[in-house]
Amino acid sequence: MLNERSLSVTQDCGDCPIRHRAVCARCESDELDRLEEIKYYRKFEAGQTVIWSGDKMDFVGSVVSGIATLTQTMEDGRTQMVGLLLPSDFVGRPGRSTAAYDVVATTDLVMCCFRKSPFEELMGRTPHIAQRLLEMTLDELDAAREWMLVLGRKTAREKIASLLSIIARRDATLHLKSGGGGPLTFDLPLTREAMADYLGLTLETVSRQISALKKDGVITLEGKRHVTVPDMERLLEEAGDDADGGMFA
Amino acid sequence: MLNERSLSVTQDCGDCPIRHRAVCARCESDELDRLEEIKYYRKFEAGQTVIWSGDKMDFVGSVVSGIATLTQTMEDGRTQMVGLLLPSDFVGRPGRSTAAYDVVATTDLVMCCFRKSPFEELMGRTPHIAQRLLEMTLDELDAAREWMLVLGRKTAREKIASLLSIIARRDATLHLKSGGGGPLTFDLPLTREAMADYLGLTLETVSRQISALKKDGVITLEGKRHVTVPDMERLLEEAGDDADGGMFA
DNA sequence: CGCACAGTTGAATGAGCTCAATACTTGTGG
DNA sequence: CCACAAGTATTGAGCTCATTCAACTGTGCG
Repeated sequence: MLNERSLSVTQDCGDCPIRHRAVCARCESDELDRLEEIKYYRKFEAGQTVIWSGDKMDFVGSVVSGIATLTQTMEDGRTQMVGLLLPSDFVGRPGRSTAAYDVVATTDLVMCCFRKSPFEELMGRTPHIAQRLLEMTLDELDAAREWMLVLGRKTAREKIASLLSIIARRDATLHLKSGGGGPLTFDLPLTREAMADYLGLTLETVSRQISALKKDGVITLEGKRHVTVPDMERLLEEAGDDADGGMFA
Repeated sequence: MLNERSLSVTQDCGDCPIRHRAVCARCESDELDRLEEIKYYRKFEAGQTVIWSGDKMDFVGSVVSGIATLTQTMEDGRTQMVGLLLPSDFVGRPGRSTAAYDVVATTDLVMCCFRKSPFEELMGRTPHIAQRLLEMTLDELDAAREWMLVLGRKTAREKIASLLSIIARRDATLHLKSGGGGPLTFDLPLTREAMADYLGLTLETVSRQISALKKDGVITLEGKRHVTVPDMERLLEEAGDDADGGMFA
């Protein structure tokens, strides 16, 4: 079923694009050597499922490139995204043997994986890994709580504006763009349906609100996915966040 | 402003009711001794604010008894609860100096506190503390993601049923009641307004849905706060969870 | 071409919100 | 003791925003 391909090249950790942000960020070179021994890459195509909720999960790993989603589904099919996994994000939980959520690649995806038991064993001997994992988990918890406010209290328009702000901000930090008042540009990595699942909306409402923000000049669209934000302050106001904000991360 | 009273008695960690579930759960007796040296108790009355979002936070700690809430507020006053803190839960984030959320005592509250820097220093030397904190943070992240499904995709009735299920389950584990099919009984530790803030609803909708569940025989009420659940399976169905569920924790 | 998929837009519906009235409890002060 | 205010909860009526259901467009692919 899985059309997964192994990477022929094994990348050197020293050249890894997520070296200083992933779970290995704090490792010294000798610790990195030990991780390097047990790592392996896995590649997934856009749309492929990395793992199903409830399945046995015998590995953990980091997203190296591409984007994946964490989703929960009710029996009647309602689904809610509970995490958006970007490069450097960690997948899997040490100490748990089955996956709690569906993990799906929304773009082509490369992961740096470790079999669970060697990783857990290594983590027990390497405080730098556990420290970094704690830090990352606390950050994720903060992000989850931020999203609880979005899901529970914001209007559809504010939800869309919030999502666009987050993608814009993240894109800016990833590509080191100027934070100045200039126009900001990025691609939406999600379909309308995925955005709806993220925001607790229907895809029709997502489409309508994006159209509305376009009509009101808050954003400009080229094609369906390429977004330009002429005034970031304005977008943040629409999101219901404090305009001079940015105290989140 | 704060009408806080210090506890005259300092409890021995050996007798502590949260000894094996709090952040200190994995500590050996010598590690516990070092924690005991730097701990101090703080007591808050129902309704008191423990700390305001944005304020300097120079301590961390565990809830020993009572209940507190973590809430986020938008400029226009809309508020969303993002955490419910029960005995053994941890408050504060090592490595961050200001509070990210409002923390409010909803019942009389006792906390076991540590000044932040001694605690961080001790944590650096005591892997058992960091390990336990990681475990607890991962659990909280799972709980937050469960709530994202509730907030994003469930109906008002399902939201209320979900909240009642969680309180019932927690109360059962806390008081070691029979898990059998018998009727279950507990007190609501939250006002209708607090429930609304938890569930992303208005307090009127909370009141209406509780009345509806009562009318339909899913629950019985004595007074406004004391709930009886004759059939837990039924309540779980109403919550939209798998009836034979319990695979969460 | 024909089909699948992503997206947009319209019209009607409804779940939950807003506004408002009422009731019950608790504590305070004359 | 009662009057009164404040806090909590319930219930009703009308409205609104997001959903549902549906039609339609555009694009890529076998």
